[in-house]
Amino acid sequence: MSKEYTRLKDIAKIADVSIATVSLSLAGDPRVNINTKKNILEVARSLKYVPNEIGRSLRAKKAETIALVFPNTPHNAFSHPYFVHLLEGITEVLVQNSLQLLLSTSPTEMDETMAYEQILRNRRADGIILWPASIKDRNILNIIESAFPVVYLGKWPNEEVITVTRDDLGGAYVATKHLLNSGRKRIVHISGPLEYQVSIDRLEGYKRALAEHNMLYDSSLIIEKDFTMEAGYDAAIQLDHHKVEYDAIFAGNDLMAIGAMKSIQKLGKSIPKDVAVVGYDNIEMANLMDPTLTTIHHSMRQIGTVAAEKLISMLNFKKIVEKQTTVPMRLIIRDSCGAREI
Amino acid sequence: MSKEYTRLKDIAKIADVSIATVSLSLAGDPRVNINTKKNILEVARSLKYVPNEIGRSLRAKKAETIALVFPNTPHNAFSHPYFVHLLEGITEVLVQNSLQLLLSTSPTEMDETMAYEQILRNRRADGIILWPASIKDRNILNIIESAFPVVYLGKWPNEEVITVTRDDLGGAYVATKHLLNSGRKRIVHISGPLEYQVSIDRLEGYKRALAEHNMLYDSSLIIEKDFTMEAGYDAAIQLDHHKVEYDAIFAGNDLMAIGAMKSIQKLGKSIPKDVAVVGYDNIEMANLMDPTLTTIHHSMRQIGTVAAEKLISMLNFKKIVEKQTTVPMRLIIRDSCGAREI
DNA sequence: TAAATTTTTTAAAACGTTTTAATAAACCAA
DNA sequence: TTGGTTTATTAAAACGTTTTAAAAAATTTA
Repeated sequence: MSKEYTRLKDIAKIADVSIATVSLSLAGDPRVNINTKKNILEVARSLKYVPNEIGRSLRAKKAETIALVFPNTPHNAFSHPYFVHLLEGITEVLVQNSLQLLLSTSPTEMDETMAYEQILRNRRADGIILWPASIKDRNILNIIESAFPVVYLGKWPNEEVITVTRDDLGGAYVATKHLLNSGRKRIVHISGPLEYQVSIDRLEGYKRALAEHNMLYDSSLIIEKDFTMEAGYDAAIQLDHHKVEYDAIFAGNDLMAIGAMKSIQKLGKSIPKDVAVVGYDNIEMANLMDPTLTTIHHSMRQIGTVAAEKLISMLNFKKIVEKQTTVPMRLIIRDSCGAREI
Repeated sequence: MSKEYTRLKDIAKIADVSIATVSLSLAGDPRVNINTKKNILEVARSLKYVPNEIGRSLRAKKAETIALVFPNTPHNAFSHPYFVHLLEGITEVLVQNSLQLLLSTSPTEMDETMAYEQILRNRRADGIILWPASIKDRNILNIIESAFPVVYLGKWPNEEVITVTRDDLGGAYVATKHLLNSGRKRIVHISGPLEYQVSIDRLEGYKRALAEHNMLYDSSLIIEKDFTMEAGYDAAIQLDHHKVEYDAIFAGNDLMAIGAMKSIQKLGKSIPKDVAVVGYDNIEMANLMDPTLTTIHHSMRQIGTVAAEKLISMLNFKKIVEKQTTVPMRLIIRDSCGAREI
């Protein structure tokens, strides 16, 4: 297990030359004589030399590594359905730039702010992409707004902070507008918990679309639920119970949309004829429902690539043209909204 | 951006003491005088000292980091539905042991073997967990069977190699046996491509269960498909076409099972009455089908924890009691197999 | 008080690089 | 030959730690 690795020193000895010459040769420095260089490269190859990155990092004061940091809370990054796509996006860019990715969860017992700071200051990573615990947590403030290279995934009020985020408001707007454009008049919105920014934004998008169509906002059409399928199921039952008249549902996420579809169908109504449904997130299941679910798609992968690119720019002291980016969403029209029949 | 961090040196200067004393104090060494120590810790705290891990690593010849390595092929780890659970398992153990996780994809242009070796030898990680490209790829051999600390996720013929793997054979055996025990006589197996070890193992498990029940293996009941839902759909149509008599299906994965269920239902047969169905993988959708799908569940999370634990043992030069571990699977009985009605 | 012992502190080396400034070697012109 | 250039090589410092062995200071013993 305790293997010895070949160092510059070993090459130097065999090639009968100084360490400096070896280092310069390997770096392709034009100063060293062509023959010496050739010989050194030969020796290096024969000894299977691989540079020790730790030594390099120490000297260069750079780790050539960035970290994706997220809190170790019960509902952390791992439970997000598209976490892996985010990872994929980040990785793609990092590979292109020969950077490594450190995946850092903060140990629970430590307060988050500290954890973030530690990672950055212990110099294992040159910058971090921060996946926030929840929007409520604003303790991270001092680190976020410090001079550390940080890209924050989400919205942040201070305009100086570099962020990448979904366009929740825009997505909800487009979804609602689509329903209105297909002639729906009374659109129910099943919202997620309104303590989350995501829910607030989606509700706001819904409102804007209504306003643009000169429709009154009717609070009896808003049901606040908790993002689960069961909740969606209950929501539709509840509507039936209260004899609410409606011809469409825009749900705060696909799971709730699917739940609602199930109970609507059970109640004997037809989708999309009686009720058009639009979800949000474009989870895999959306395309496997009957009817297939119209929904809003966000590319987490793109959030990942954009975030990584921004961070790399920061590390290279490049000017960041767009400090706060919201990646575009896309309306995916399937059968549940009835628009295909037109 | 170019922030200065406080070093031992800075603390030493302020506390008017040598670097060595600071280092010893911070390490809690009993040699240093209690008052000196107290003062030093105070200064360290006031300067918000965080040790530079790169410096530490260099000195200690350890990175306190392990890497999860996978090839940058089109069908890599990211596309595996349970990759994130694996990650979660690994992370859990690493956090407990204060180790960091490096996520390393090999740049495509480089041959994989080289990539693995690089990661290990550049000393960024002390050991690696290897997620193989495909079972066919045996080029990794020299690295796997070297003295490097490597845990391989999958089966490996050489018994000296440390591996963690699913019990595909056992899972298929249990699934098939379950169908047999509920009285099914002619069980179709929709297999994945038989070039993959996973498919071979699952088919083998199926055969064993049959053999144990003294049933003849009938190759007309085996359909080789490609793991997609469409393939499952086609498989059932094909069976109908060829007028194959059968009363159950054991599919090589849930997607194919779901596809088959859809076409079976379309053909007017009832599940589980006419045909019992068992899938494999326990994807989320399995529990959302109508009827819900009986399937085999493997805990990727557990594979992750076990792999991480093994690797940590290796790093600590501990004896590994069980070199090759297959984590247990679990039959999840739902409605599609009809066993609940008994 | 001197010597012996114990406690406390520190200088210096080591880990593997890169880079700067100095030196050495080779070449050229007079 | 001498001096001046150019080209090639290298010693040494630096990055931030930890650890060992030695030195210094404090305490005890004789």
